[in-house]
Amino acid sequence: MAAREYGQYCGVTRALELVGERWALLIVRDLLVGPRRYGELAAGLPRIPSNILAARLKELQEAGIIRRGPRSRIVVYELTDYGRELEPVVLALGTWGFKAMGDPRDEQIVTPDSMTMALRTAFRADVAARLPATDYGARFGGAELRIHVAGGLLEVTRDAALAASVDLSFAAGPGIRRLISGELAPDRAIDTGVIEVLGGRRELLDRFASTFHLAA
Amino acid sequence: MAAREYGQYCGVTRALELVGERWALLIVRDLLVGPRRYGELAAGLPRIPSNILAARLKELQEAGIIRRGPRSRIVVYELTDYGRELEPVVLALGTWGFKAMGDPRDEQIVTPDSMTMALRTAFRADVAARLPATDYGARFGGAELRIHVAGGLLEVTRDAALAASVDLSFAAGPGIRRLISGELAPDRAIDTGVIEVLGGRRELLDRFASTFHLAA
DNA sequence: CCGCATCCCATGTGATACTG
DNA sequence: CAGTATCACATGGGATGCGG
Repeated sequence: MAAREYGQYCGVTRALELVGERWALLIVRDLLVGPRRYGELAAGLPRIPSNILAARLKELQEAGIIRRGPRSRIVVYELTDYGRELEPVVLALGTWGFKAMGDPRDEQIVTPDSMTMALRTAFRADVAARLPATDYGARFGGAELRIHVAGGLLEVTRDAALAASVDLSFAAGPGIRRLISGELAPDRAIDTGVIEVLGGRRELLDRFASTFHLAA
Repeated sequence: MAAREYGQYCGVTRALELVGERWALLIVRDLLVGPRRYGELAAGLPRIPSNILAARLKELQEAGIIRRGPRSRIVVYELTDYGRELEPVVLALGTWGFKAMGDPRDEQIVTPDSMTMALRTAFRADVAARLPATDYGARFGGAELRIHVAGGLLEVTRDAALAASVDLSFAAGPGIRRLISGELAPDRAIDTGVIEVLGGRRELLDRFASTFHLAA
């Protein structure tokens, strides 16, 4: 344990000692979306061995980053206030990593929680504040999300968004990354089949693209 | 190699695949200060095994994060543009880790590069912009730095700052963290010996404390 | 010397199986 | 469902070697 320290008195090293282990920040990423049960975390991180998940949860608890939720009966893990302060770290990593993502490979999956955090990363509150409130229903790979944007605030939920109940409903293929990066115009995304509009007003994809943007 | 991937199509996982290995972000941290030779990196990371340093340098090169510097004759490693974009990640980690630093233990060292990045993390450009240009000479553990603040810009160099050539010269003990966090007032820091003024106008420590601040 | 490469061993990780 | 247990293996750590 003490052998895993870096031997420096420095904020960066301290941070890496606490959340630098493999998988740790991905657990934090998913918990930033909301409290999760052990099995939900395992489902969101399909490649994590169960012993590693258990070990990380114990370490993160001891570090004061997560806690076992208050609702007894069922065990729920949630971030502490200190853990929630890791959000800027996760967003910065997401912003940087976005540029190196390339196109998805077959074995790569998209989980609802990772997609939710990606949307938070790309969200431009200043732009959204100047636009009318909008509800999107979006399907990315296996993740189906309802995206509620209103008054510069973003809310993403896992409700299956019925096409009828939102302003725009669409399914996105692998090319969505280029829509977010601005390399692909919304019209062309629809024309080329990168985005399949399932319902609602298709011209709202423009609004979506200006609300969610990340440099490539 | 491919086994070290997370199997998700997500910016955070991609980032962690590239810089999530042990020591990688600490190499980046030091290179954010400036180009460094192999031996300089090793000196700034005393606990890193040489084989690991060599391996990381190779991986970071292949990922397009660092390159071997242009000056032939001597080998110098430096960040690429993409590598330099990791600065927000390092600063966010430093900000978060600062709160968990506690007091330094005997085996923990302070290196010039880690201290330089810590100063960048704590630097408040907006505050500095409203203050007169100031030069500080500071010694922290083994790191002796010259800190030049002017017009909202910060420049830290490793020149041994002769007491005479700066506005304030001081040596800081372990308690400096509490000065930066605001827990300890500048006057009291001097009175209690946490800060030893070596030369210049001691009242400038006030200015230093308002220029460099991080929440605890 | 500096910039690594090699060796060896302790530890962490990953896949699978198993239990309360 | 929420974890442990086990074991093979990969990686990290420390010392040492070595060529340019």
